[in-house]
Amino acid sequence: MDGSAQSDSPYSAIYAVVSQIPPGRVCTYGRVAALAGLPGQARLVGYALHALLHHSVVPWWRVINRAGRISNVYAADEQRARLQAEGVVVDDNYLIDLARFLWEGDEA
DNA sequence: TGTGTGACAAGCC
DNA sequence: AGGCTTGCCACAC
Repeated sequence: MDGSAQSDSPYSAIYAVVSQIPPGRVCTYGRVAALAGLPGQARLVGYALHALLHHSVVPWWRVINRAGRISNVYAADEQRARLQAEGVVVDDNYLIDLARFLWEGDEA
């Protein structure tokens, strides 16, 4: 990932990790943060992904919270639709089965 | 320059 | 099982 994914932003590492999430899979903020070199700083991931809404070049919709639920209050409906389009089963309450679609970033 | 908030996580009750 | 509290870092006012 040298010149890909807007390296002009301080969240380039986060963008890279999110971009590595395979289709039909989801990842938690904490997991992405750890893979990006920011263990525990899950909030930064959420903040970075928020900025992506203005650029939309990274599968931000594949990132959900630890409870397996979509915390996005800005585009929860859109995110759910995108995940379902990817083959991810999203509950009517924006809840996702982590036991089946959780991507730990180590397997695959 | 300092305070407050945020698409969260982990711990405790 | 669910709900409350604390800690983390970056950004807006």
